[in-house]
Amino acid sequence: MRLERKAHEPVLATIAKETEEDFDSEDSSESDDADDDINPDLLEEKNLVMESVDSNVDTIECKEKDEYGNNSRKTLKTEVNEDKREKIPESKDKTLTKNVAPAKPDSEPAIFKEVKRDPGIQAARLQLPILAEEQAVMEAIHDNDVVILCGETGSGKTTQVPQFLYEGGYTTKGLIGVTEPRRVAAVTMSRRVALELNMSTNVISYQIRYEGNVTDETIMKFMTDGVLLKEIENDFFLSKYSVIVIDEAHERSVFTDILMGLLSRIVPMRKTQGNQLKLVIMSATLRVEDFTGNTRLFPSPPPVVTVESRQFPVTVHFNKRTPDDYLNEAFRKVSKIHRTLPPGGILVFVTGQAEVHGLCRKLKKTFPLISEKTKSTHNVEGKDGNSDEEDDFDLDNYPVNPAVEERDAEDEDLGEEIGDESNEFDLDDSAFTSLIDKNLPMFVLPLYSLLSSQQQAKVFQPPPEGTRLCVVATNVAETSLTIPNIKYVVDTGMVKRRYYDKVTGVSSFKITWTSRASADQRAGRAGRVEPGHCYRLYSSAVFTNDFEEFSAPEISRRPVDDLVLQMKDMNIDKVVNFPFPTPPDVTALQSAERLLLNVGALEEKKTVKGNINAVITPLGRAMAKFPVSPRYSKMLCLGHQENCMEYVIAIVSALTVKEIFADDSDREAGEISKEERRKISRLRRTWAGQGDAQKLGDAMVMLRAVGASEYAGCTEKFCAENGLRHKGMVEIRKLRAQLTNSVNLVNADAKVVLNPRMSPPSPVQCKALRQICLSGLGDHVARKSPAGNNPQLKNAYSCMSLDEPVFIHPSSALFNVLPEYVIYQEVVETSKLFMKGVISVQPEWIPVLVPSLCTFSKPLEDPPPRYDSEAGVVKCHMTCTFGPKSWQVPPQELEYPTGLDRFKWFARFLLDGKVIPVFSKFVPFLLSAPVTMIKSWSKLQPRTEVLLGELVSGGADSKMALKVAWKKDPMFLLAALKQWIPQSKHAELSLQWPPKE
DNA sequence: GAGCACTGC
Repeated sequence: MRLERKAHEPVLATIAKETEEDFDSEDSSESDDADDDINPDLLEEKNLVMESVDSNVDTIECKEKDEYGNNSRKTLKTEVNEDKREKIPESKDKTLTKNVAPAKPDSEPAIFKEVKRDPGIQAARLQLPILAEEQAVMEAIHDNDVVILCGETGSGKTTQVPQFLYEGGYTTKGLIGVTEPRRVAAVTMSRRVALELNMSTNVISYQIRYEGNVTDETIMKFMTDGVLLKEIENDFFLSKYSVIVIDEAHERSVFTDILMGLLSRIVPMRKTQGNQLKLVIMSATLRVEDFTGNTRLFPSPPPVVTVESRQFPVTVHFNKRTPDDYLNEAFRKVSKIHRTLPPGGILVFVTGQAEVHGLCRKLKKTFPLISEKTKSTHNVEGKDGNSDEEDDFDLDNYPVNPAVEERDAEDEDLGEEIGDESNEFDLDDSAFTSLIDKNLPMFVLPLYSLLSSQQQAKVFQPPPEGTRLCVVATNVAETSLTIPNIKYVVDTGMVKRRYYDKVTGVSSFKITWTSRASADQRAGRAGRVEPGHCYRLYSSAVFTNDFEEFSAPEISRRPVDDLVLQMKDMNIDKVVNFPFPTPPDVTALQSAERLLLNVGALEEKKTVKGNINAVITPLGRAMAKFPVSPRYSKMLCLGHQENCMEYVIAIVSALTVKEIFADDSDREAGEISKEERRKISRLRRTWAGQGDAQKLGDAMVMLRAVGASEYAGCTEKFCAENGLRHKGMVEIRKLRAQLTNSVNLVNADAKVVLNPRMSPPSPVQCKALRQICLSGLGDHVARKSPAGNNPQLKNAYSCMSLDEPVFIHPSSALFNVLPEYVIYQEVVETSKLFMKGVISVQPEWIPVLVPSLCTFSKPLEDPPPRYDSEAGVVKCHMTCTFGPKSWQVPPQELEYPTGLDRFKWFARFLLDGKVIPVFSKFVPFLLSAPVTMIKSWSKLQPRTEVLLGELVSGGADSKMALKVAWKKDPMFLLAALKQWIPQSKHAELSLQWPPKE
């Protein structure tokens, strides 16, 4: 274990300061002594962090222990709050600890939970480097509110630290909570720890989005980071927990980042409450400056404890020259490894599905799994689960061996690679033998996230006898999936990332160099079972000069509207001041606020100081309850119209789960997929239907896809036959269930049920659904541009926030329909700017459903304003322009704009007897014409002024507001109205006051 | 007339 001076020192000082009053001077100085004793040594060791444990460290640990031991005894006498210190085993020898503890009669007995572990498990645990550091880790946690624990993969920290905390008695004070960035990790870790502790999963449990096994007995809970974030929304202080462990903090998922920001505030608050919450941040890399060096996050930097990893050494080989074609280079490198190096799996990192399949195909052709001889005598199809790939080799025109073609190119590369040492693994050409390729079978497997579960599962099986496993993977293999028995990693150094334009919101995908940290992570995948080798297909100069050190955290690369809404719902008004580990871009925050204002989740209010602040509205509060993008939660909030809720839920689920169509993901790219693609394309058109259904466009396709697959029981077979991605449909199914639940929770009257036999929406419902979608996607409207003579602009649309023309994506159901006005889910830039997820809308809906983006004229005189007795409001016609480009949209009758004139018109209709029916009998006796109210000379008459003044003071400019005013004061308006009728009628009016209807 | 890495509520 190492404690870094910079990080550690101020913390001890802070503790001493905070408890100053309770300490006598001697105690304080001892605290300082401990500090001084530790740090000089540590300073020298700063550069040795990755080296193995040496004797120096043991000395340090002994000193620490003594000092902390002294401190703890003295603290006990003076501190009122119970100190957990005495519960921590003070020695690595557990037996000793247990015997020693009762010898302190004045202290609470040490809590040390004994665990009866399986001897096999215990033996395996003892191999883990972190086990040697148990005491150091626990002391650091004990002595500090927040501790950062650094350990590379293989240190065992995820499974062991929760067990240390259990043994140290933390479960007697509350739950131990552990967050993971992925669902599988939460589930498997909880099972593993339950097994190691020899305890039931009722006690060591997990909770992920759609499922969990938490019970009343649960003492330790593994969960995804988003689950804990949701819990904070309901219980800000996390009062159930005694300690929170954030695992994989270096991955910097948005939820992890926000959790850290929140916990940095919750931890000190809990301390003040006298109910201490501990925070342990676990990170695989030493990239912790964002946490330690961020004084807004942690005013006094938490100590960093580093543990060794048990990774096997991986020798890294750089290319001398960086090739232009990294795919071709990857093919050559894999070929060389396969031909010349000892057995062991190969893992290749490329950037996308197409690359995965392309490389897989080339490798399979070069190193066929079945030798020609075997093939001619046996029908081996299906023998090893690799059958579908063999189709390629049955073709008569068996391809020329690419490896042979490229020998010349290989020769140029002789000896170009530089290795750390000169040995066989350097792959120079002397090792390049003339073995015949078909005698070197290679078991080639693709791996990427969208691949079906069965296909993915193949990489975990041992390859067929006598073959070498070669997995061609995207970034999934970097963190999410760990492939066993990989000895060689081939790293192209490339990664495909999604980019969002912070201003326009347009997304695009770019292939770039990955980061040094990520390249190291890839290399590490070769050293999990034995020493391995990583072949980087780029030069060390490129690695050093062109790679960024770390990839930017997710929060700085994506829109943050959902996060801003969640935070506003937690009453964090000034999101800019939130202690983010890395703050999101200011423009991203502004865009988020603008969007939330547009959908009505926020409204601008003046603060006491006169600043304008965007505060959450009741609608925003309701929206925040839904675990989907704010655009979609707005749709859910309007979904009750025309009984559309079940459809809205299905559409929102499908919009949230991307890529519901399988495309050619399960097949090799090539001729077959073209046929397949046409079929899917036809199917989409069929699903889109005609008329009102077709106008619902891609939302209709989604609705049909969800409806049909649900009807068929969401089976794999149905999905495969209809070009649907099964994993995606299963996710939609779960999300529908969750959203149905949420809708019923937010609105008890909703009473939506999850209907497996959802019938298609009626024409009226289709129209309502388009309107509901418009209300959420009001800032994603596009209208057809006149093409003129420019063929480039054929079928082009103009969208409100972009200068360039956009086009309906060819995969859309509306691609050939080309409606005048559409809304879209997103714009993606590829060869053009394409709108995806397209729905047709009517321009006259815009002023009604997206008023926040409209600029209205003054109310028109013709047609004149009228009173809508059904709605109880004054309505008028206004011309309207929409969006920053001021598109003219048809004039609409809308509620009269708020302001004095609205009161005048309301008064006028009131006097007309239109608002209160009982008043109509007095209309013939009115002393002035009601129209006086809206005349410019109305001020000449005192009764107009009195009535207007009364209405304004009561805020009564609608029927609803009038009723509210009468609740407060039943005599409201009576005197003012009396002035409009003769004295003789006053008594009669009084008798009817306040009016019933 | 096209081609999207990855993940959490």
